[in-house]
This record gives sequence, structure tokens and C-alpha cells, in this order.
Amino acid sequence: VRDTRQARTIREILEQHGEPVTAPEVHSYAMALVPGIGIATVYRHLHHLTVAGEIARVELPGQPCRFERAGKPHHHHFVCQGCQRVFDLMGCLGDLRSLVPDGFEVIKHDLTVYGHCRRCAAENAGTRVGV
Amino acid sequence: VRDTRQARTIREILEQHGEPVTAPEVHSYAMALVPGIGIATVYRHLHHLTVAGEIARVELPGQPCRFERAGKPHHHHFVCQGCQRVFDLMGCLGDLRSLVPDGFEVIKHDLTVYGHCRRCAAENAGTRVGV
DNA sequence: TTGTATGCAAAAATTTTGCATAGAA
DNA sequence: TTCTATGCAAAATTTTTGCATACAA
Repeated sequence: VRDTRQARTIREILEQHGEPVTAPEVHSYAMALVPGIGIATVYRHLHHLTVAGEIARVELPGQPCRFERAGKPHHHHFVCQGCQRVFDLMGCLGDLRSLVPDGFEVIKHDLTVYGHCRRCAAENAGTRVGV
Repeated sequence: VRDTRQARTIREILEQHGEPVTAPEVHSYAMALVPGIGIATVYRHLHHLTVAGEIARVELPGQPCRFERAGKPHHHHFVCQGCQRVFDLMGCLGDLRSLVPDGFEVIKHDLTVYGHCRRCAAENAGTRVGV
């Protein structure tokens, strides 16, 4: 993998983003920095960076795959149902082994919490639609 | 929504399945009962049944949408990394509000646990590849 | 009849691949 | 020159939609 302008741009976008971003989002950010960059190049570099362990895939239920910097401590994600933004949730839950049947082996887990972020909770106060 | 043979077949497949199934899976089961049934009909009925509240969408991270009978008590899912089967996990976790920042409002959550089911855990004992 | 449901094929939406060419070593 | 990277377009995947026809009331 050569250190081209496209490769550098995509790596930097991922490094600078706190929350996970989708490939089309990365593409539109990259377009501003490298006009004409193709979406295929974005997908290819996201793949390279994932294999290299520099970024991690973040799969949220029912959503297209996102990517975030690797190396963060174990964490989960919060999806705001107002603004659709995704936030990191540090911390985790207790013993998951108590949830699985006897003989089942737990390797890992994903938790996604849905709700309203601080801003949307404030804006929606009083006008909440049944969710 | 008329009670046709296709509608009845698809509803029954969903009623009888313990674990969530994908639309293509429903289609192949339905093909055995109603030869020539189209995948579009399957998607249309899955949509109708979802709107009617008879079945529920199950979104697992990184996987195509699945469907299961509605009305089950709150539960989560276990994905076996050996056989890829999906199991229901009854029970739940403690207080999720402790995980979210101040001012955030929790509405719901999804938990997916990955590992090996009893059979795959037994088969894999000793031959485990690093996962 | 009158209207809904169906199957097929085409269309969307997201991601991957093939290929000729541009660019880097 | 030699090889990788790129952009474009086409393909693959999953789901939705349009439409003419079949079927039900």
C-alpha cells in the first residue's frame, strides 16, 4: 500500500473522527480534500486500513457499516434517534455468561443503545412523539 | 391484506420458527410449499406482517435483516460463530442509564452476543482457531 | 366487474471487482 | 520501465417498486 495523497487523506479523516463514519461519509469528506476521488478508492483504503489494524469496522444493527480508529478501549455505541448521530459509550456491562445457556461459549458482544442525545433530549422535551 | 395461500404460508413459516430468519430463508422454505412463489411476495408479506405487529424485525450487526414472531418477552440474540445459527437469549442486563452521558435519554437497546453454541463448542474443543 | 395479490423484471442502495490508464519508484 | 493505485463503469447483494396478469369477492 503506497502512501499516496488519497491514502493519506482517508487515513487522516479516520484518525480525526471521534465517532464512527460510513464509507459514503468518508468519501464526501475526502472529495473536499482530493477532488475527484472515487468511492471505490475509499472502500479500498478502508479495507486496507482495517486489515492493517489501523481502523475497525463498526456494525450497527440495520445500518450500513461504519469505521472508526482502532485502539480505543472496549466500548459500545449510542444512536440518537433525533439526529441519527452515533456516540461512543465507554464502560460495559456485567457478566454476560449468565445470559447464555449452559455449554455456550461467549467470545464477544455488541451493545447498541438508542435514545436521544443531550441536545435532542432538550429540544424534544414536551414534543416527544411516541417512540 | 387478503388471506391467500402465499400469505398463509409465510405467516405459518414465521409462527413456527423459533429463531429469526432472513427473507431469502423464508423464500426457500416457502418455495417448497408454494412452488414458484416470488421473493418480492415474501418481502411484501414480511412487511405487512411487521406493520400488523405479528412479526418483528431483528437487526443483527453486519447481517441482513431477519424476522421473528412478535410477542416474545424482551430478549437478545446469540450468534454462533461456528454454525452461524442465531439463538434467543432470554434475560437482560442491568441499568443501561449508567453507561450514557448525563442528559442522554435511553429508549431501547440491542445486545448481540457472539461465541459458540453448545454443539460447536464441543466440536471445536482443542481445535479452536484464534477468534 | 372491481379490486387486491402475484410473479417477473427493472430499479435502488450499498459494496466489490475488472480494466485501462495515471502515477510513483 | 515496472508495478501499484486510481477512476470509471460494471457486477454482486439485498431490498423495493412498476406493471401486466391472475385471482378473489
